[in-house]
Amino acid sequence: MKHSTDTKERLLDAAEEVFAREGYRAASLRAITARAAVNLAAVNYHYGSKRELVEAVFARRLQTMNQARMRGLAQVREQARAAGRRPSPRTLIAAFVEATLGQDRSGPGERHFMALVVRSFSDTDRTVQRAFENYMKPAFDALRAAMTEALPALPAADLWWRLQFTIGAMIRVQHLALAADTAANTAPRTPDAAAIRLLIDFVYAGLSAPPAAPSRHPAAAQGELS
Amino acid sequence: MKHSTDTKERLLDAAEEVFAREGYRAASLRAITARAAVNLAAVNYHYGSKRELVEAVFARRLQTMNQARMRGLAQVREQARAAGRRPSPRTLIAAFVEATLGQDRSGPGERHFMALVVRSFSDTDRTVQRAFENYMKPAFDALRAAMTEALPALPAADLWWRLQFTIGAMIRVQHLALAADTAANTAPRTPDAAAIRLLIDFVYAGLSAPPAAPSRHPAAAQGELS
DNA sequence: GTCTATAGATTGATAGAC
DNA sequence: GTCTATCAATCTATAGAC
Repeated sequence: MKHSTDTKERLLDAAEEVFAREGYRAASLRAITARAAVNLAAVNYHYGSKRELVEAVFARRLQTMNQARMRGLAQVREQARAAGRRPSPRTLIAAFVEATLGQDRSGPGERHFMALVVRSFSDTDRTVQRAFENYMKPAFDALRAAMTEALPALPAADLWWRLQFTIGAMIRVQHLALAADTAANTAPRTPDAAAIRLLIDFVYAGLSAPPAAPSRHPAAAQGELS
Repeated sequence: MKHSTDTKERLLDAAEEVFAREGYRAASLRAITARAAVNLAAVNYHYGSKRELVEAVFARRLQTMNQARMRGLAQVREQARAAGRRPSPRTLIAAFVEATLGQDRSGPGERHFMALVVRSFSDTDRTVQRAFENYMKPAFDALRAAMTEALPALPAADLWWRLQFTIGAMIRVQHLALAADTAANTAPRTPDAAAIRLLIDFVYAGLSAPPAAPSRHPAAAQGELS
């Protein structure tokens, strides 16, 4: 081996960036290898195929990012237990959102990973869809378990939907941050702290709203909330 | 002209379906023309290029869909004015969400248009991004104007963000509905009325939450909401 | 491990007969 | 307006020299 580790790692960094910018399908191995300054054939030698390359890009960040989210939730639960009370839904959702969107990302390709996640959200390709699911599901399940404990009065189905709305709002924030960076032609940044703060307020209000009344007419539900 | 109208229209229907299922980039003109049962060269003859074809697909639905959303908002404002009160934020947001997600779509390609919109949300291609923007912006601005009137105490910047969170949650709902249809191998359907109802409750709670307090520590804001 | 060279397939677009 | 046939460009993947 000459610089195999270098080449292999540089390929991951370049792939993360190019996949994020161009999308999986549109990104060509030629663009990636050119960005990494390695030979085209290196992709096949080190990873076997384009598909396995993008899987490796996700796999590299997956564990770290999910652990950060789990740790955020665990800390809140621990502090609550130490104080002898139930974890508050607001601190739980704040920890989850901050761990997902607010993390400082300083590594070479690390800044591009969230861009890749957003792009993968509605990607057509099955490999990419599975990768997105692998990224989102463990943390979503952990959040759901924690919120079930924090909001015992809310039916499980309602909670599930509300957490899906939360995911959607989070993706939108990350997407807007990326679109702004693209328009300004700058490297991807973390969303503004102010936007994250507003997001937490918004989804907390939505999550902790009273369960829907079984009323027939939409207007009838108005009184209970306003 | 022999059946030029038929061919031109059938191409739009097929393109709407194939673009929605495969994504703009991955969809090939051969797949589209095969689905439409027309000759490959017909795309170039009737539309000029793949890019102009997808633009025509969006253009066909754009006006109708935006008018439906505008009309929903206008009706609410009119009813409120007739009753001599301010339009309630809940009925406004309900009208907007219903007009966007709850519309019955029975036309041949019409059912696939919302799938195309969701896919286009994070599409890499510039043409597709512009088309998505054209679809979303007029209705978003109308909603923002109406909500500004309905929530006069909320700072404009806060309202803007909260409406963006709302868009994100709406896209998530449509995306989940589509993913379920794809998994079940059925044609795209409108999201469940129950999910739409929960979505409206969620975003209404988030939109009408009190403006953020200028507190430094996140936990300090808890008291005002719980 | 890295390189050149190329196979093999697919694509968007178009020329030209009918 | 519709068709066949094909061009020219692009892509992933790989064989084989070094």
